[in-house]
Amino acid sequence: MQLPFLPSIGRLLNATARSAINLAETWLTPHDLSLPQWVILSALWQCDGMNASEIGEYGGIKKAALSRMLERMEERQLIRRERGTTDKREVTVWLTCKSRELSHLIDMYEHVNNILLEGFRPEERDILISMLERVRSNTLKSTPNNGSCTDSPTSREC
Amino acid sequence: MQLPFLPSIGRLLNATARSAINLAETWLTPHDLSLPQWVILSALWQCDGMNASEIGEYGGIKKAALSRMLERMEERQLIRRERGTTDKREVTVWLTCKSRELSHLIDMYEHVNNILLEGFRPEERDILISMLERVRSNTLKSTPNNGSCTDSPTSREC
DNA sequence: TTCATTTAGTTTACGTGTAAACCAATGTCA
DNA sequence: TGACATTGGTTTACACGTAAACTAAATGAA
Repeated sequence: MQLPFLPSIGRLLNATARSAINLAETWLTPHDLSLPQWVILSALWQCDGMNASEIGEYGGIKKAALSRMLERMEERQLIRRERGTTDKREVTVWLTCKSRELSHLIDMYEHVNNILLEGFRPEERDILISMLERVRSNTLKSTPNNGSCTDSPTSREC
Repeated sequence: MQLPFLPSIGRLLNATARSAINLAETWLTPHDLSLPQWVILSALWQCDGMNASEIGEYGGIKKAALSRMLERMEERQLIRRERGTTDKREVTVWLTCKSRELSHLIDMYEHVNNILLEGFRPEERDILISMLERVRSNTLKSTPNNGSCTDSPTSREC
């Protein structure tokens, strides 16, 4: 006899999310990219030269983690960092030849979406999305400060 | 102008899962427990003396990660490890006084579930669960080997 | 019985998440 | 102008997640 799982929707949510991550990474590992790295690049592919804060806000990445990832990505020639000109505290981040050549990978999420939602009718898809949003907003009511990116953005032209 | 998010259900799934984790940890951090540690203890609270493989299977934790976590939990007197008697490769894991006193925390997931699903009617709850299961099974079709714990268990009385 | 194979856990190497301390540049206000 | 707070990033310390190499014990087949 095996221990039955506690009937937790949190567990299901996590297992599903992790599977989705794994799926995305099957697309990326052939190109030596992790999913978090893809997130950063997907920002730059849309708007090269963002600064670290903007990237972090876009990707829901905290500054400590982001700083480290940018360092590693710079070592691998995936990005280039540069001090901001007007505000010398800022760091602007630029694509390299290498990462520009990977820009077709920006479509990855569409393929993944299609697989995740295989067999869902359009209405079902919308229901799932709205339910996930309801769940998420339920959690935010209870834990005030994990709203990665729900605030209004710092302005920037792109 | 802020970069619009790519309309990815994977991203939504992850954000929601992470919020749920944060919510669970607000319950646990006052007791100096992380969620993965709670998962391990929740297994032992139901069945003390499981061995590492069984715990890993129950919690969807890979052996490398589990081994390290058990080590840390042993240092903190949350569990005790013992070599198996019949099979000396196995490690059986036991609660301590300290962790036995925390056993009321096994209800944590119910409180979290209730918050996550606040405002959901019972039918809606079932729909959400079945949709998440469909998404998860979609991913498993594409990435064969991330089925943490879908296999039939190794037998054990409990 | 012996030797190759499998199995249970450990260890190592690496990437990422968190929080907290820190630094340097910028803003603020008397 | 000159102290002080704020802000953008970095660093450190820690907890997990993965994969791969490794050890010791058990298994199984010649």
